[in-house]
Amino acid sequence: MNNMSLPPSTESKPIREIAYDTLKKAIITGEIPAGTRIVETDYADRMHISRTPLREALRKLERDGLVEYVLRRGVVVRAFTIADVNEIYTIRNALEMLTLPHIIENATPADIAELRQMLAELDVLDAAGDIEKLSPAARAFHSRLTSISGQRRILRVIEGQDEYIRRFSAVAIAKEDRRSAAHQEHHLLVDYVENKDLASFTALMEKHIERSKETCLMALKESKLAQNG
Amino acid sequence: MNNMSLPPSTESKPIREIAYDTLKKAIITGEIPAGTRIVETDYADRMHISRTPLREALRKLERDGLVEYVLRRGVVVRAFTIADVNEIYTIRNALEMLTLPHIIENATPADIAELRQMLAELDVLDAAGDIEKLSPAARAFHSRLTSISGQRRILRVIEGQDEYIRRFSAVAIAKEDRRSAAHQEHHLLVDYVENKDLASFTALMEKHIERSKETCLMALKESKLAQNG
DNA sequence: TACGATACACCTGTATACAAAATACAGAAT
DNA sequence: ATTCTGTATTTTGTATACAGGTGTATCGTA
Repeated sequence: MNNMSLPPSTESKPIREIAYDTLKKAIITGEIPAGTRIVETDYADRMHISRTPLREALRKLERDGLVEYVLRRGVVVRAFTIADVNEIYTIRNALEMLTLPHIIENATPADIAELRQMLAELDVLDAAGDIEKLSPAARAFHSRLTSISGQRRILRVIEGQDEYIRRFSAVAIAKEDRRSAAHQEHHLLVDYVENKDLASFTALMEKHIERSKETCLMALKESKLAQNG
Repeated sequence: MNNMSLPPSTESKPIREIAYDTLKKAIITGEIPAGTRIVETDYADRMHISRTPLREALRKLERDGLVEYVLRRGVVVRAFTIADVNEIYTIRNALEMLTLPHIIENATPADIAELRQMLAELDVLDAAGDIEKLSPAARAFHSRLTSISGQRRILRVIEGQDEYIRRFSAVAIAKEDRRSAAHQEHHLLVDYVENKDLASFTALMEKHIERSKETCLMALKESKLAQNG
């Protein structure tokens, strides 16, 4: 964490956005552990930026709930429990279920084609065991699927909650023995959408989310064990 | 909107927080209409603060989805549709339902007593027809009720979504013919919690939310009419 | 009159400067 | 030894300065 250099200046994004993304990633991956106090001058120096954009990034993180602000003491990275994971998945499941009928209803052949295209890419990554790329690709697939529902706010809430557990689900995907089996289910999900089989779609999605939760919880517990030594 | 002075310096909050609260309220009430471009120097001058805390407030509003950021053009107040209201209430209903069993399960006599205390205050406001205070008080009651569930993230999502429609629900409460009847239902809700009657509690809550949605939609449509002339 | 180039004003993005609060620490008094 | 206190240092909170980009008005030319 000593040298936290920013990605090469994209020049299209404001520095505050890059700082936001960088810090968010570092917090989510655990690179900056919970409880760490983020001293502004310190991190601004590390990133070779001034305090102004850094502070703006911190305000967004604060709004995300990733850091906590204490009056006149700055921000501290927030911790996070098993109950959090349970609640996040409760939210996720409830909202995801709401979108399913809309997905079935709205899905066009073009949507199906695009999903199958994404699945093909997932197939390759899965076969190659490319964990690095697999995790975000799987997330993109789910995101695309849900977006078909047209329920943008719901999608936003789901993704917002998802961010908190990303680091655990990433680990989970990497470890999961049944990863390829789970991946087969992705194909099935698209089939159900294409056939407008809501009942099967719903049942499978619920199972899918439930398993995701279990692996996530396992990853969290392991990380706790690792912390406590 | 010419003179947007800040509330007398509470001195405990940073200026950015006060600016955030002030702007949020102004947007939610419609005082700053959708589509308005917020020019930083302009608003900083009006509020008699510098751009730095104002910008930090804007970053939070951006994260809330109340304003939209355009590269090199600053932020614009976001508009908002009937579909938004529908989706917000869909989210709200789904999540609220999740909390109900937990509320029944967790509610202590102290919780019940506190709710009844809040109801007593609502009674007074309702009888006096004090719309100004009634709206936030009713919100506080619902918030307190939901918080008993201990599902803090869910509560946070619900309240987050709720903010978007606050201005309409405030109008709705003011107009609602059946306001006192609706208020009677608040008493009933607490009764059901006390008696641990989940079925009745659930049924009434769902009806309650549904009606809230209808009045909110009506308020939105009226405001659209007002806009279009 | 229509079109295009140039100049200018405005505004955002970022850095830096300054003020005030909190903390750490050293030394004195008990 | 301990506690209190005054001071130095660190760090946040806010203001201001400056650079660069965008849009617009103006003017010249066809």
